[in-house]
Amino acid sequence: MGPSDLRQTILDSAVAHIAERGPDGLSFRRLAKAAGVSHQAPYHHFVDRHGIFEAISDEGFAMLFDAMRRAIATADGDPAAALLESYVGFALEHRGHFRVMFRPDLCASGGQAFDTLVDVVRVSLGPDATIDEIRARTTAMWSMAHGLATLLVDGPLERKIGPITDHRAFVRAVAEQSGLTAVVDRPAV
Amino acid sequence: MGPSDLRQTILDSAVAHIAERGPDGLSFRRLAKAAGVSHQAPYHHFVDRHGIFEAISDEGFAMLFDAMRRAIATADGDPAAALLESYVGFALEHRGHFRVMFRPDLCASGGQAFDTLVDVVRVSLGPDATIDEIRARTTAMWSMAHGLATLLVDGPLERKIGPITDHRAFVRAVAEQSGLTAVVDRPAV
DNA sequence: TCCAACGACTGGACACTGTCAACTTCCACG
DNA sequence: CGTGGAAGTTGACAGTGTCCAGTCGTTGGA
Repeated sequence: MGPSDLRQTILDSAVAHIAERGPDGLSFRRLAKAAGVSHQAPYHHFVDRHGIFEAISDEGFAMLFDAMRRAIATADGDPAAALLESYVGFALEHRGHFRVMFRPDLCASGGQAFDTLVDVVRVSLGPDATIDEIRARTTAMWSMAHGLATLLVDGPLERKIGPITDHRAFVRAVAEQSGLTAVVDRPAV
Repeated sequence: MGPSDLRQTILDSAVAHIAERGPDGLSFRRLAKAAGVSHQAPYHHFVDRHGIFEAISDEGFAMLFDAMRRAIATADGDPAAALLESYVGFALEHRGHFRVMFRPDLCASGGQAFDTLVDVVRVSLGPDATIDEIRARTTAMWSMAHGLATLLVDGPLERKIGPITDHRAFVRAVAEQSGLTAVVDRPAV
């Protein structure tokens, strides 16, 4: 067993619960009981009930950054599209983490992931872009990715437009409807 | 006093709490105490602790639909841009409602608001658009609006790109960077 | 070798929460 | 009248987060 086996056990158990039933019914005591330890044991690994959310968030942002980096590295065509796909893909594969990462009470950073996005935007807009343009386009891309991910993970989108069979193809179709991907191939007006 | 004064009092109080501190610390008993009634009184107006979220959600979707309808009616230029602005504006003005409306355990409809969006998309794409195109563009617009609203309401965006002074102008700048607004003015390729 | 410190964990206690149940009040309507 | 139901009351219960005082086993000096 590792040096802090219980910590990871409880963390995984919490993520699984959140992925299935959301963060609301999550009970510290029940996690402890499921792990076969006393109700106070988790407090030696997380300061708070709040603390477990921070831990999940940190783990999540590390995984997201990894997914984004891999997507760019293996992207054959447009890096912006690859970034969008990886963001939505991560959210769908790791709902438990994604649901926690952007909680307003957490103010987690995810700095590396954000910097990656800014870099891609900066390259795609070229050297003449103003700071405001970069800011606006970065926000547009993040918003699109985050909104699509949220609406898919939380369910309202499929409740409206019906079930989606091929998620990757769907994300690509949605991206195509916006002007956010493959900017470099387009003639400047 | 109205016929169900306590109901609205508790509802407003709950919305205010959620807008400030999020839905997590919301306590039925504390709401009752704040309203000056016994801890069981709210149960005569909401079946559950859950029920209050449904009530807030319904109220919120009615307000959102109203805001969208008004925005389209008074839009001088592009209805898609007006829709986006009204969506984000609603989220910022009514964080308490917005934070609740899309909870995965709620499956609230918001059917009228969605239909309004689809109508605007259908008109903007013209009569030759396929169903998949309409589906994709509707999703793109909803995602952009929802993502931007969520990132603004929950805070991570301003933590990254710095404080935003003029929200309306910012939303317009972001919309411009996406290809989602003012489609009708563009020449077909 | 001993012993002190320490991290992981246990169990008890407390205030607080959601919710079930039985009771009172009061007003509308036959 | 009276009777039924809606609104509100108090009491009780299990479950929860968290503070506090312990109990182990290990480990690092002396």
